[in-house]
Amino acid sequence: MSEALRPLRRNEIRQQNEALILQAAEKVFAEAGFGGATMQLIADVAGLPKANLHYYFTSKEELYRKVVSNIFDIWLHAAESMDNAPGPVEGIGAYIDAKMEISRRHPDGSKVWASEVMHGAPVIQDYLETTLRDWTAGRAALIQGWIDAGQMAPVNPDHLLYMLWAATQHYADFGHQIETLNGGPLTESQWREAKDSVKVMILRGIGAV
Amino acid sequence: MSEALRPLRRNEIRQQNEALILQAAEKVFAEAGFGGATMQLIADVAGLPKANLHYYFTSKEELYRKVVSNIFDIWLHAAESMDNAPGPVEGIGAYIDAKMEISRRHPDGSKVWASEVMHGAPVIQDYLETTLRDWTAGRAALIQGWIDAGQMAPVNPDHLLYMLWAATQHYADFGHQIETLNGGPLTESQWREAKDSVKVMILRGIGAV
DNA sequence: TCTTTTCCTGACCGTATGGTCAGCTAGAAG
DNA sequence: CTTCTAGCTGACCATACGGTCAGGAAAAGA
Repeated sequence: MSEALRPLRRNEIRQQNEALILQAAEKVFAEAGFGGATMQLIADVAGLPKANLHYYFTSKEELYRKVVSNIFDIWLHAAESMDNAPGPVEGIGAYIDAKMEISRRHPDGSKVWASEVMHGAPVIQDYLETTLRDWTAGRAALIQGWIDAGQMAPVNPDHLLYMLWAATQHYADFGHQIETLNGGPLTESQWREAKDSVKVMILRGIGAV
Repeated sequence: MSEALRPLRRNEIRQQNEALILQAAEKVFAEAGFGGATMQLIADVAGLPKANLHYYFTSKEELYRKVVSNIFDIWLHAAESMDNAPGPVEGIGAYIDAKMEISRRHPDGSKVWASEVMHGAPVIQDYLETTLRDWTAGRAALIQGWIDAGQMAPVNPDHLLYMLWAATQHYADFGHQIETLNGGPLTESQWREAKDSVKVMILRGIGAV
């Protein structure tokens, strides 16, 4: 506990408070959407006065932009699991694992992203048109290579990617619906079954097993 | 055009204006979320004064509730396509067709539903716990029957349903992302390819073909 | 025709929101 | 100790929001 009592250095204060605010913001934006979220509520969740938020982030929109940007980075990082795989079973299997894990560990981030895209991507349109577009084209080519090599059935790579995104993110974005139907949060073994189900269905669906 | 000029009867006025408002509300709620939508903007889209909205709908929440309820009805109706099918190929194939068609024709409704669920289903929690839960249990049993009859592989029926919802609704909820990656709205033939891709991958994924 | 009921709306109200700012506190620098 | 600067915040402001209401217009009924 000496750690908590030790007076913080300048750099630490800034770093810690920004992280605290971003964490609170992600939760509130996920629960209420951009329009429904209020700076006051974010401040309350973060345990800081509202004016302090505006000291670190000039506006609600800038704060929101940071939150969305963070999520996008997490996803791009997870996407690396698909590369350097000998075939679709390993590559797509690992990608499903990674994305399911993100849905489980960062459901709020997933919701914020979904909400942003659903509303026409007002603040991350440039990401879609550049980074995501390039990434998608690259993975589509990778998948096409597996198809050409006879390692999987000839499916449309784009629609396969959409299905991967849809099936995995659904467990975050529609987590509340799933929990309601399930009668409570998914247990450890239920998460394992969810992962396996998605993997089995998709890998068999693309003729890779 | 005589139709448009003919003075409207009382019943027609009410019916027409309520439909007009609901249509505008669905669009605005889909684009901005509940919190981001304003009664003024809905009124502008509907081409009516704001006060007129409050004449037909007592509050923003009641209007929103009606919009969500309408979508839910459409979905339940589409679900009938799954019944009375001799096997998974026909039943699930027809269900995918129906849900893809809804994603194409009613993308705004799908977005409103998604937004509602993502935010914890504050106004339709009772639907989830009653109607949807019963429906899901019934279809899971139907699927289990097909499995027991050897008409498809032994997959977890719940996770299959989640995948069906996720894969089909993705084309509405993330339509903007898909359009961006696609370089424009899906054409007639691209929609056909989307439908076929989803159907082929899922039907093969469950070992039904 | 006169009466009743529904439809309609400009003007208004209380509240909550995003954002500002003057002035305070407390590490860092010398 | 003194000075400087980053960190902090209660109080405040302009705006925009959901919702109300008195009263007018028009269709239905008698």
